[in-house]
Amino acid sequence: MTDAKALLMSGVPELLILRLLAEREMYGYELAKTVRVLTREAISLGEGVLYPALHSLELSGLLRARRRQAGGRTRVYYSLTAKGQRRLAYLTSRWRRIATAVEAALAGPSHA
Amino acid sequence: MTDAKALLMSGVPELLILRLLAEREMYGYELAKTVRVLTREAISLGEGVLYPALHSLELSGLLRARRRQAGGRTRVYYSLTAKGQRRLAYLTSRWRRIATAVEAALAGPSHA
DNA sequence: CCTAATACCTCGAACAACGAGGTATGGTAC
DNA sequence: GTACCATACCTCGTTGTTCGAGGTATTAGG
Repeated sequence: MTDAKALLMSGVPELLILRLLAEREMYGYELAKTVRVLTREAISLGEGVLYPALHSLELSGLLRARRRQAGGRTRVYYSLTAKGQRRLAYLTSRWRRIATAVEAALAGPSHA
Repeated sequence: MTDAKALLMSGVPELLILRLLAEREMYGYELAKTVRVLTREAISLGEGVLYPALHSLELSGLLRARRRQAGGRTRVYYSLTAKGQRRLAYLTSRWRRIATAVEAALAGPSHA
């Protein structure tokens, strides 16, 4: 209700992270940039959202982390576990159900 | 992360309430039922969400409330203010942007 | 008369999202 | 060589929403 910032998402960060990592192994910073590019700036995963999410997802056994040297830098690469894949499938179907429902309501309540 | 309940919405209740009230004046209980029917049970506005939301929206000047007698019952009917209409337009476009972005990511990150 | 549906409400817990801040390294330009 | 920016990771506290559980009262039906 802050009038300026609408938080029309929830679970979306988790969904996006899982989806991208399902494709290939990535590290935090890379994820943030990829999301921005992929969504054309529509969605931005702030670091205050990203890193806590990654840690929490790892703790829940949805992600696997591994440190790797690349370009003289130490990066933390994440990949999906089997449990993470199931979670992704679940969140995806849930998203579609809700998105469809919202679209139906927006289209016109008269069509009930 | 509760594994059982995914909260893939945020702002969605507000959006739905505004959208339905843009069509016609309604009272709380009616709104709850309409949403359930309209979304085929996909979205359910619990009363613990609905009533606080209505009060907050009224307080923000997005809704107008008026008590009416109907069927021997006292009901509180809500309707959109001009400010509420602007807010609805804003939330709608915001929703579409995000939904599109998520769909793009789900479709396949490889298409970046 | 008792129950179910209607109709409204509040409270507190839980949790996600976020901005702001903090550390450290590597590359580039001056 | 040193200033600066991008990279790369992190945590903290605040804010706001969502949600279930609980509470009250009225009306209609069996």
